Amino acid sequence: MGRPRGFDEGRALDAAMRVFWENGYEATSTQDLCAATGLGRSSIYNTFTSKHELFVRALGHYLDTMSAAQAAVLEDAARPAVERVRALFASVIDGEYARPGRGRSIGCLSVNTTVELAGRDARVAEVLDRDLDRRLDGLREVLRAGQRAGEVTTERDADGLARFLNAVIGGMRVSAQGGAGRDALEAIAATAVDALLPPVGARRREA
Amino acid sequence: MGRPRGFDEGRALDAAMRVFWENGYEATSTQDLCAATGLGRSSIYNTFTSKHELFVRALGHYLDTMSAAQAAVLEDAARPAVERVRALFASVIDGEYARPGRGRSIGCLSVNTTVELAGRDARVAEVLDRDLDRRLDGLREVLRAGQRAGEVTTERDADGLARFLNAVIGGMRVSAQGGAGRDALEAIAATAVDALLPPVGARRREA
DNA sequence: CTAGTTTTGGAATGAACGATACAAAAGGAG
DNA sequence: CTCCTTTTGTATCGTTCATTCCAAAACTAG
Repeated sequence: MGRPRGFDEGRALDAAMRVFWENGYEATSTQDLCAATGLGRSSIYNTFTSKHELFVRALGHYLDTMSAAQAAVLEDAARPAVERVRALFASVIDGEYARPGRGRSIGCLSVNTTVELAGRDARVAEVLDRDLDRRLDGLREVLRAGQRAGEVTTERDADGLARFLNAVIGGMRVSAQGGAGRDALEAIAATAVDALLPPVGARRREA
Repeated sequence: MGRPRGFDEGRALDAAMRVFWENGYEATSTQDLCAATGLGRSSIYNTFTSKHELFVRALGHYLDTMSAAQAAVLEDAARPAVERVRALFASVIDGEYARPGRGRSIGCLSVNTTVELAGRDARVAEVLDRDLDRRLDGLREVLRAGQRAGEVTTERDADGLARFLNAVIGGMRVSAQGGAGRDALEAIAATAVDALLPPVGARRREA
């Protein structure tokens, strides 16, 4: 009983996520959050306790969404492993430039938060750590499959390759925020994929 | 004439740079700047005009220092090009873990600022853009030299490879802030170098 | 020594911050 | 209808923010 909510909590969370994504944690004021969600201060504090708590939830929402999307691309067992990695890069690039027209890319909330807060906010760092593990797991998995199939070099272990891919994706995100164009990102991705391929002499025929 | 300064401007700038580096622009207060530089508010405003102006100067100081160091490593004409790239990666990794023991790496002020401010501060974006050009120039140069010497693949152009290396370095910086260890960064760097090498036996790759 | 100019410390500025208090409003439960 | 609980709008809290003001201090040129 009691008066029912006049808004959808999920929608509000999504709107808050977007503002934090665009402006960062510190530069986002509670006023900004009110404007973006359409809620009053009371509703925000009544529902999400504090700016910090709301940020942690918005971050979790983002990470769940993005990591699920990454997993969906990587677990497409019908395609060869390297193709799945290429598809992941393509989806990263698309995501980076899908934004409405003008201005630079706003990058990735995960990268942005790692840079802005991971060093001085233990709670946030832990959330990011868990998500990183999840993403690295997915990458290792597909890389191991690729190694078994002979499409991916076995000269480096899957963990190192996974960390490499994760770093390249992060670097692409930063590059996009730094003004790099789509073609630049595509060159970066293509070069990264090169590093995964086995030496020419060691390649075997694909099934 | 008039009363002379009681402090060294360069030292103050360096101290300010360090605080901005550790905490970011927004999270650094003028109080923090006073504490770090040892100056009073009056001296800071009298010398640097505003927090924003001080930040731009501190950023410029950082970029000049770091880009000069990168150029010094890359322009060591006595070593083969790929060796110079390896040395660059080694210096990035060393820089990332040179900090006194405890805590995560604080990353790179250039990356941090690109993420935090490039999207909404045109002045800062322009400073970063100029520095990026300078760094990409240095990378292209060494990569072209490597291509001429046959140490670096000619299957991708030097510009794409330069952007790739720059992105990987940025990604390593973010990874370090995300808690990655030295071994992880070394694997990333080694894998990135793999992508530069020509196909085994200088054979051309087939589609 | 003095006049002139700059730096310096410390207090004060108004604006914006995150967060709270409180009463009116709203709707379900009986 | 009337409780009773929860949400909501508004006003406000104390703090902190970047910045400015001002008078005392410090040094130099004459």
